[in-house]
Amino acid sequence: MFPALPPMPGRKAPEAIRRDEILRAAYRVAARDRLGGLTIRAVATEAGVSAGLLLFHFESKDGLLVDLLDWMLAHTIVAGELHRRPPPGTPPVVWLLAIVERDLAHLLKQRERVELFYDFWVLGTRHPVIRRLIRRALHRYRDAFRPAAQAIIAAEPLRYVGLNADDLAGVCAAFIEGCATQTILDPTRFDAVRAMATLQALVLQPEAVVS
Amino acid sequence: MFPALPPMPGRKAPEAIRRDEILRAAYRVAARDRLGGLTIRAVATEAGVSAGLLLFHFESKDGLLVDLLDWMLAHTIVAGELHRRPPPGTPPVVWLLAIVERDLAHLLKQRERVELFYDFWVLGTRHPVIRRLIRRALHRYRDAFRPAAQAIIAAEPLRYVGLNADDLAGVCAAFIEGCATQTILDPTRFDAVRAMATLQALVLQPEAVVS
DNA sequence: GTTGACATTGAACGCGCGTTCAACGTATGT
DNA sequence: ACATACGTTGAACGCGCGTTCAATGTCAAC
Repeated sequence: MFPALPPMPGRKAPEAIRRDEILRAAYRVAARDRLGGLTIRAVATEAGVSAGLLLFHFESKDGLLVDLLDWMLAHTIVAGELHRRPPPGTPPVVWLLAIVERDLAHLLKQRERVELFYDFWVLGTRHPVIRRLIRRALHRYRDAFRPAAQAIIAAEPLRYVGLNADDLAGVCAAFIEGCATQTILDPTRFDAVRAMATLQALVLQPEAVVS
Repeated sequence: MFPALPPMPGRKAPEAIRRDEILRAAYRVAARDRLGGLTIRAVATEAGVSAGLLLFHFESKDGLLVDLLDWMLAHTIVAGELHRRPPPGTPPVVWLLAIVERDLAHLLKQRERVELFYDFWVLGTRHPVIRRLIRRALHRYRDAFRPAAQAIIAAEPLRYVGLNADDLAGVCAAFIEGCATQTILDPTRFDAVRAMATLQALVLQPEAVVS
């Protein structure tokens, strides 16, 4: 990429670069053919290397899977980080609903990645290392709702007595994940926008309904 | 089982009986080892027959999978059918929440089956026939919420203008499915009972909070 | 008793998978 | 120029899978 690199002490194609190339190829294969089509040979072909080399850089297919999920969680499934600041003047419930709405819309735009994520989710059901990674990702996802949830509970402590921000954030995450499972399998019948509107109508006080 | 059967015109072990035996064995294997461990040989061993016989009764592994899912949906994932009648005197929202609560509790008691269902869900992502079956099951599941959802909208039409009972039922289903995905992967951290209480606090008017 | 249709077996085939390994570059340090 | 260490290949191994099939068993009909 750069015309004349200084003669690094590293070898021909240093480990880090090759690993990243292979991981990118693995993601391309997985996004296209899902985890069921992710074979060592397929990834090697996609990356333009031999299968042997792949197992020289990743000790096993298991290692490749774990590293791929790690890479995905770091590179593609970016949690919404921008909407953590409360818009001034809006009631906390409206703020939380806005976050849910934006996250849901964002999720539905990357169907490919979400499907792949569910592949890993199922894999994590029996694979402890994968499970740990998925859990951490879900926790991080849930945490994005915590500030708004905290504000809601602080505003009406009597209403939410015995409950905390984690519970409320978990409910938001559950709603979004449930929408994802429904819309992925049945995009024609499940309308996430209408579901979001329904949730707003359910939760918001009638006089607080906004445009 | 019965001492002296009348000499039926059927053969030694008639097709329907063998098929059912094999399907039960397949379910036992799948419940234990999930879809990843469901091989023709494993099912045949579990059923006490040969692999060849299994493919004599089911034309292929694909056929076995489809028939197994069909069997599961008919035998094990029983949708709650009892709570369709509105308890007299309770507001519709409370009624709907009660249904959600019962369904969620019921779901969490059969973790094994739900995990297996998600295996099929992922499979359905690429397998049209499986997808059709899963869709139908989810639709039936959603329909269980329709009567109560209908009552809610009928009670406050202005609040839900532009929305219908299907939308509201879909939201309920999404919540439950999201709870399932969270609790299966992380049963120690996600507490479905607290999530349910949170949902009630969110939706119910403060004066309507019941025990 | 003989026939014929169905149920059942067990061995085999072919394939794709993850993995191993000896051999061969290729660039670096001396 | 030589030695060394690393990157890379391609062929091969072994395994488990779905699937096939000729052979055998079993029962009802005639």
